Amino acid sequence: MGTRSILWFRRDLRISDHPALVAALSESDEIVPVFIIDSKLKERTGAKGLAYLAQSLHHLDDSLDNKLQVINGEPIEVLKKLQKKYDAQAVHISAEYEPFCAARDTEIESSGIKLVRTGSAYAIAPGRVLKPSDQTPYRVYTPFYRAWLAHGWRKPQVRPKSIAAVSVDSDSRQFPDWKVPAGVSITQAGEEAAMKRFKHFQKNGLDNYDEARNLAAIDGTSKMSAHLTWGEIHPRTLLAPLGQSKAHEVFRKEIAWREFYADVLFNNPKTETDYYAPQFSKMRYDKPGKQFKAWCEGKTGYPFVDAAMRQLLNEGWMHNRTRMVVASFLVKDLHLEWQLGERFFREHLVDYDVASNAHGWQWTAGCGTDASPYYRVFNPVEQGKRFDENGDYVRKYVPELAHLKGIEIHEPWNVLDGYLKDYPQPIVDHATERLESLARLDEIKASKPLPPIK
DNA sequence: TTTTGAGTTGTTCGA
DNA sequence: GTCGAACAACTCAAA
Repeated sequence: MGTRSILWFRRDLRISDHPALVAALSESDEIVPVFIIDSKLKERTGAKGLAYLAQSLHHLDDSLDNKLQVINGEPIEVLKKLQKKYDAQAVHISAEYEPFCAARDTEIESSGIKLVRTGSAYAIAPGRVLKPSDQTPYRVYTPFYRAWLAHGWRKPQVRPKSIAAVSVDSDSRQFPDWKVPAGVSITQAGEEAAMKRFKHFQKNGLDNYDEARNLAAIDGTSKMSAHLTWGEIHPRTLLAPLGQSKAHEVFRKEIAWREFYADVLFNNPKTETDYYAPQFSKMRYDKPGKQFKAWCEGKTGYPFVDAAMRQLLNEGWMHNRTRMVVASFLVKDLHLEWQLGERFFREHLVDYDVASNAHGWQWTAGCGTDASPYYRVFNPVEQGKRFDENGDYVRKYVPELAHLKGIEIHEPWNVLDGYLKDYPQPIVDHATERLESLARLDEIKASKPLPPIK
């Protein structure tokens, strides 16, 4: 019998450019590929995300000649049993850096299991890019980006020609039956779909990316997010073909945002739920009620906001531009805390990523890594007119307004037959709530002296 | 140490 | 309709 090592798949569900897989193969005659379904995974992933994962696992299994073991249980117990069963020593993994994942891995190690980390889900692992002056992490994106570029990353690794994996029994094939919820249509999962989509994007979208990425109604974004979330493709693979044009640079910067936020969360683990800028926890917020419910359901009466929320409910995905618009609406028009929206996104996104989600929300709320103007409040109507100028996006997701033509769809209150089909009136007045939001921000400004104690 | 320039994604108002 | 200014003050990064 030859030597064996375990390859524990987590969020690296691919074969190509997989350093931990290469390491496991080079160290042993056979590998034991396993995915573990633990209680935390189900807790932290919504129904659409789980359905996506279930599909991705089948695709990974296909690439492994149906030798992927899928086991329900807690990692420590499952890994110990596997080590014993196959007389395997090392457990190979791709390093993870999210607070919860890193803590779990540390706990596993302290139980006596040896984890061998090779590679990560990033071009440059979180924690590596530091300011040369004092070796502390960056807090501002642009300098981080410059240092990240200068640091550089290695080329994608070649795909192994063959993978020798141990044969499996039916006990080790506990594939979940998580189905896509009724009425929902999610994107195709798996490494092959990821590569196919990226090639399509390279051919049809990349060269216009800088402009097209903002237009909600067209297919102008890369749609790589869910594939990156589950590691079906590595960011190095996306970076490798990029040149120096404006459009390519903008795409490279989007990948760098993902890495920046992973770095920020790694260095500030509590910011998954806590305010990055602590003074914002002192701001006055409203309690979630009917208005929050309307936001969740896509019934705010603001067509661009509602279209976006329904896109999320229908597809488990939302266009990047509209993510900012709905986030701004929740925080600045409804005066709710960003964590409410963050949690809702987590429950519904198939591309949910702890760092990108939490810090994307914090950015919009104004409490994140951004020293930009406090007065940046998105106008849901103007954003719609600018980034969905024909109204196609709204028409697609809000059938109550589908009878309206062109740009007028963003202001049904200005159209004679705007409310033919039971579409709600705006639940708040944007101009009023914008001023209210600015007033509340004014109250927490550092320069403002505290009010006298009565 | 001090100084200087810069900071993803916007909106409104008035000329 | 278009354009530029105003919207604050602060922190960060780097020279």
